[in-house]
Amino acid sequence: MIKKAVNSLERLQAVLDVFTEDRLEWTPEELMEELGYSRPTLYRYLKILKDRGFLTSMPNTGFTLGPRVVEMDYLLRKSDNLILSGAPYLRKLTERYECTALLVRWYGEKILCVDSLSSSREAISSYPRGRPMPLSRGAIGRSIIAFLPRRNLVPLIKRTLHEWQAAGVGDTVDAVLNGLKSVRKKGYAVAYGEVTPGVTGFAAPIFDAGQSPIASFSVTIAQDQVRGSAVEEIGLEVRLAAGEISAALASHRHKILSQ
Amino acid sequence: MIKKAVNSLERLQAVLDVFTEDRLEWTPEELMEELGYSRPTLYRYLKILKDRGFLTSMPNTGFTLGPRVVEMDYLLRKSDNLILSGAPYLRKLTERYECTALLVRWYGEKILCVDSLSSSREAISSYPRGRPMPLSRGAIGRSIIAFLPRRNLVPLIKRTLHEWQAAGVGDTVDAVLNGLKSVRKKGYAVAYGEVTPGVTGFAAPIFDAGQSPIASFSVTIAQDQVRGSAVEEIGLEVRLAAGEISAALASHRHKILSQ
DNA sequence: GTCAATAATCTCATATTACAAGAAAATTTA
DNA sequence: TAAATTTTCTTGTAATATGAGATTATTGAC
Repeated sequence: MIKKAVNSLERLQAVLDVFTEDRLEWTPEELMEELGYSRPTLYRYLKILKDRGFLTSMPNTGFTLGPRVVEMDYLLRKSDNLILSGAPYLRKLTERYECTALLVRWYGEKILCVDSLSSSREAISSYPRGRPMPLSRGAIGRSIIAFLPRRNLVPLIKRTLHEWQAAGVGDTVDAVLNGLKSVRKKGYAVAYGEVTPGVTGFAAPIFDAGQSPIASFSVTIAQDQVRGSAVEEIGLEVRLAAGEISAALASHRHKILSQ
Repeated sequence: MIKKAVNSLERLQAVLDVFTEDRLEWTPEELMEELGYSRPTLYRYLKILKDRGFLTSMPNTGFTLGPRVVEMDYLLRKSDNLILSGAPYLRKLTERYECTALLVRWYGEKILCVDSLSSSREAISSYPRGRPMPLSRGAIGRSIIAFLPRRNLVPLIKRTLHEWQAAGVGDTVDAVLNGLKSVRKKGYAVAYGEVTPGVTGFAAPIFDAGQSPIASFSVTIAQDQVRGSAVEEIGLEVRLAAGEISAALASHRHKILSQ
């Protein structure tokens, strides 16, 4: 999963990679141990990352992520075309339903909420903005996976088959692939209480240039708000929104191109 | 202001530095021009940053900041001791007054809001989370500057004197220093409509180990809510909160130490 | 305030590897 | 499918990142 750093540039970046949800604070000693760098080398790296604000440290405290991250996040919010193009649809869907609408990016082999909006009171998601979500549970993961090109999809499922088995999607690669067929056909995915009990999730893929999805547009609604034909209605709305976001991304590219 | 990169590690980081509020999207061609790197070198850097999710690009679009930033911001929110220690005081002050309370970090030569909470309706700040604020205007900048050690303070003011003059704080270094004396004496800074007309700002410094402040705790209130003796009352409350946050940071250090 | 202990940085010779030019491969558009 | 563009791969060479140990700052205790 984590690629080994092969050159000094990647070794520098690798320092940031060890800051995870499980381990948010590291002492230099621990980092030397974990990363296998010599003392001067590690301190050289830490100095660079600290000077640039990626890391902070206080006396006798380990290092933690620094304010540069906050600044970059602000800039990202202003520049990410997915967030910019998706915002009107977050508003639209939350106005129409008592729900939470999300923009979720596919990155590396993770999916990750980059923006959301909510019109329901019970809106505390266990996967807020920035927290990687499980790929194998819920509509969002499936809405993306289902549209991956086969040559990427099959190895991915093979590699993570245990997850799909645990989630009850299927026991073999073929079974999982089969389960994804209907998603592909309908153009959106639905999940009943897979991530949070009592919550139904809808999701549809967002594309950039063409073949492979880069993100998903999703809506989560309390199960008892979704009766009968509402399921299909909401599913189609989510699919429509995802399609229009894809189109908006394409038109942005075109704008750039014609400058 | 922007330090020139002297080695390959810093040159790699320098790529991220060109993504600013003025310029959120860059093509490889533009980056070559701006940074002066050769084509293969630039692409090598871009590949690393893109693979790690720091940058994204879509066909025919320039590069923009990538989802890794969002993920790191999530981790930072969970790990930054300033944010964690300050949160209860954001709640406390916003409950007591109809105001916006902020935690602002001093980093590099910038100040930057890392968390805020608001109990007033008109809460749209022109400096939201992550956007660097001007040092020379408003209570926050002064609350930090006033407590810097002289040997750091004097060169800083000399270098940025034009800003202080423009803000009407003082025309000479000595005049600016004099203006900061009362802040130092009172332990907090007040500003009447300096950043936003009709809004009064209060701010007090937060310290880590001792000498130099690392952040500021601030409250902004509509001017007409602050009558007579309320000014001093709020100022003292802000100072108290900042002091308690400093103490909380120290106790966290102690906790680490005794492990 | 001074001193001991710890933490962070510096020096320097050496091996590593980052670099640029051009070529090749992979994408994307027509 | 072909042409154009964008991105990555070679390669020899020069530049520089590295680690061991020594040195200097910082911090905590008295």
